[in-house]
Amino acid sequence: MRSTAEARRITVLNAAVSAFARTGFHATPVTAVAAAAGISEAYVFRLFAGKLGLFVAAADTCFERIAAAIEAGAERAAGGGAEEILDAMGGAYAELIADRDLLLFQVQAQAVTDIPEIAQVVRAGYRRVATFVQDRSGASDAQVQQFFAYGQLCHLIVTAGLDQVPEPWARALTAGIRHP
Amino acid sequence: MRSTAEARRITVLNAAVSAFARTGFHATPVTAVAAAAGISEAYVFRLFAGKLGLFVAAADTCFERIAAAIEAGAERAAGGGAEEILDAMGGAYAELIADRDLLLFQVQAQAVTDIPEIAQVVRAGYRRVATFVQDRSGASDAQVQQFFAYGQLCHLIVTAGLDQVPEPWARALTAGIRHP
DNA sequence: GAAGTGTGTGAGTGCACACTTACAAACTAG
DNA sequence: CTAGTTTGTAAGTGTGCACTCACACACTTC
Repeated sequence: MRSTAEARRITVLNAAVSAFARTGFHATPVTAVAAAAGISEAYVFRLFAGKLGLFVAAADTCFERIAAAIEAGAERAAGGGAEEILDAMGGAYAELIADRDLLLFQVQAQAVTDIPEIAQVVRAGYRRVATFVQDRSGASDAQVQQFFAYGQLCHLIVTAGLDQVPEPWARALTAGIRHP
Repeated sequence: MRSTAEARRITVLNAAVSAFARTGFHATPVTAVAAAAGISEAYVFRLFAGKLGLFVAAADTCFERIAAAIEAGAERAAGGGAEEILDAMGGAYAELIADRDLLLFQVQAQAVTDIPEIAQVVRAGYRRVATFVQDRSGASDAQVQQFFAYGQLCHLIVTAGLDQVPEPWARALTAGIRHP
C-alpha cells in the first residue's frame, strides 16, 4: 500500500481548506484540490462524498483548528479574569489566522449557507467555539458577543483589504485589531 | 419603444441584487436574473458588461441604498449626540435589511473579493458608508469601529440563522441585535 | 501463487452556463 | 414612406466541470 486512505484524507482536507478559502465553494473545481493534494480527481471523489462532502469535511477541520487554538490560548491565561482570558483567546485566534486560510474559509462558508448541509456545519462550528469561549472564560453574554463582533469585523478587514487603505475611515475600522 | 434601456437596467439590477444575495456570484446564472427581471438573457448581456459588470453594478446600488438609509436615519436624530446618531443609523440599517437581500448581498460580495473589480467596489462601498457614519455622527474612531463590528456580527447571525437557535451561546450572540 | 482487498488513475460522459450572432419588431426623423 | 436607431430575442457555440467506470498496481493471506 502506498499510503492509507486516512492519511490521504488529511492531505486532501488541508489542500481543500486552502483552495476553498481562496476561491470559494462554487468557483473551486475539485481538480484544483486534487492537484494541490497531488492525487487524481477521481480519487478525491472516492475519498469524499462529492464536492459537498469534501467542503463539509474541510469546514469541520477548520472549526476544529480554531477551537484548538482558542483552547491553547485560554491555557496561557489560566487563572486570570474573564477579560484576560478573552484577550488571550483573541491573541491565539489572531495568530492562527495570520495565514488567512482559516479566516477566508469561514467567509466562504458563510456565503454558501443556502446549502443546508453547510449551514448546519457552520452552526455546529460556531456552537463549539462559542460555548467554549463562554464556558471557559466565564465572561458575560455581552463580553462574548463583543468578542465575536470584533472577530467578524476582522473578516471584513481582511476580505476588503482595509489594512492596506491609508484613509481615516479605514484606520478607524482597523485600529487595534491584531494582525489581520 | 417598449421601454427605455435605463428603466430596464434598474429592473435588472433589482432582480440581480435579490438573485446574487441568495446564491452568490458563481452559483447564480444570469438566466436566473434575466428570468426574474422578465427579459431574455441576451438582453442582460447587452445592458451590462458581462456577468461581472452586472454584479459590480448591483453592488453599487446596494451600497447606495445602504448609505441612503443611514443618511435618513441620521436625519431623524439630527442635533443629538454622537451615540444617539449612531443609534439612529443602526436602527435605520436594521429596518433596511429586514428583507435580508441587502445583507446577504454584502456577504456574497465579501466572499468574491478575490476578483479585483469586486474588491474595489466593496472597498468603495464601505468607504462611502464609513466616512458618512464618521463625519455625520461625529463619533470617535472606537465608536465607529464598534458600529461596524456589530454590523458584521449581524451578518453572521443571519447567515447562520442564529436567531433560530434556542441555545445559550446563540442567545448571547444575538442579544439586543435589532431585527436580524 | 491465487484470490482477495485496498490504493490509485486515465479516459470518458453529460450537462450547465457565459457569451455571441443573426435577425425581427417597434419607434423616430426627414 | 423610408432610412436609421433602439429594444428585444431565439438559437446557437464552446468550454469548464462534477461525477463515473473500467482498469491497473500494490500488498496481504492462506
